[in-house]
Amino acid sequence: MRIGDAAAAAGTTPRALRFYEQNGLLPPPRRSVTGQRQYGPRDVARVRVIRELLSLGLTVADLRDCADRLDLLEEDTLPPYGAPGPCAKPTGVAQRRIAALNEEIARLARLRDQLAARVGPGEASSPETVGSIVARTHAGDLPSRG
Amino acid sequence: MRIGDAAAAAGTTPRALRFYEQNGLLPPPRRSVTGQRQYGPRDVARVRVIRELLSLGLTVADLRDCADRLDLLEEDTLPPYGAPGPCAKPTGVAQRRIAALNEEIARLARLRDQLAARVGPGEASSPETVGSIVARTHAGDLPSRG
DNA sequence: TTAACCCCTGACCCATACGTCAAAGGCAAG
DNA sequence: CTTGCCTTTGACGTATGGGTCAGGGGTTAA
Repeated sequence: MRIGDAAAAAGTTPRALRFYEQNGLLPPPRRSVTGQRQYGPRDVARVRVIRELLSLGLTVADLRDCADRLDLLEEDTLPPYGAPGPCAKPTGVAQRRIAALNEEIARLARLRDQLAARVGPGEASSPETVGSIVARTHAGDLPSRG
Repeated sequence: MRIGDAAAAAGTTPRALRFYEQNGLLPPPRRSVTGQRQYGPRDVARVRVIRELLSLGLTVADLRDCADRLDLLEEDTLPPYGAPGPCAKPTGVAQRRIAALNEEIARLARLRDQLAARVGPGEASSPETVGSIVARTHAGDLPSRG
């Protein structure tokens, strides 16, 4: 299977596959005599896993950090959830991501509330004028750099 | 006042002031004979406003779009909140930002919930193994490109 | 006068996950 | 053989808000 077919099978593009390879998420595949990448179904499966984890908010750096454990997909012996196995080394990547998400959600909520407090009761009464935001903002305290 | 002092007074750096000027948030100040920027207290006040609005999540592009209304700060006649004045033209920038924040919050909450669903009840029992996430992820449905 | 610090412009750097382009060569069909 | 799509690598672009550097010149106090 050449890169275009593998990418289509995984629901993405050749560019993405080369990107994953460059970033250590996908092992360098065999090459044809003329240098073209050759993929099998296991590579496609791995790409699908990568894409799902990315869609859940894990980053390329996160996945690179545990790329060796992604390899487990290519074996038939996956340990059951929670069982100490060859991948028992805890990484906490998911927990950390959840905590980061909660922090980000709280931060955005604070921002929203501050902004809403400036533009009024937030009943969406009438479109806000930037001028009036600025007016209320004039004497506001600012976070200083540090 | 030279740029370093103005920046310090506004709680930021010379680079930021030049950046605001380049992006149309700050009017080009007078220059000394030798080309150095000269600022006054009104410039400092304007920078503080810019920084507060940015800290509330408005973007440089947002502020550039209404840079003419930021000019009102430099006059003493600010219309009261809600009153139609020289800046009566409604922009809705703040409302749009609040709506965008709400969407973003909802999106992050969905991501967090999906991730939590994969790593278990989320009681933060023990650090999650990436291997087990991958195991549960193996057959997951993926968003395809389109 | 000279040290020490400040300012000028232009340009590249950060992280994210690729898209897009360019030049050159591979592969299968007519 | 030619046509046309596919692949290769490398490099630049995207949006954000500046940080940092380089090379040159201003400013001020000792």
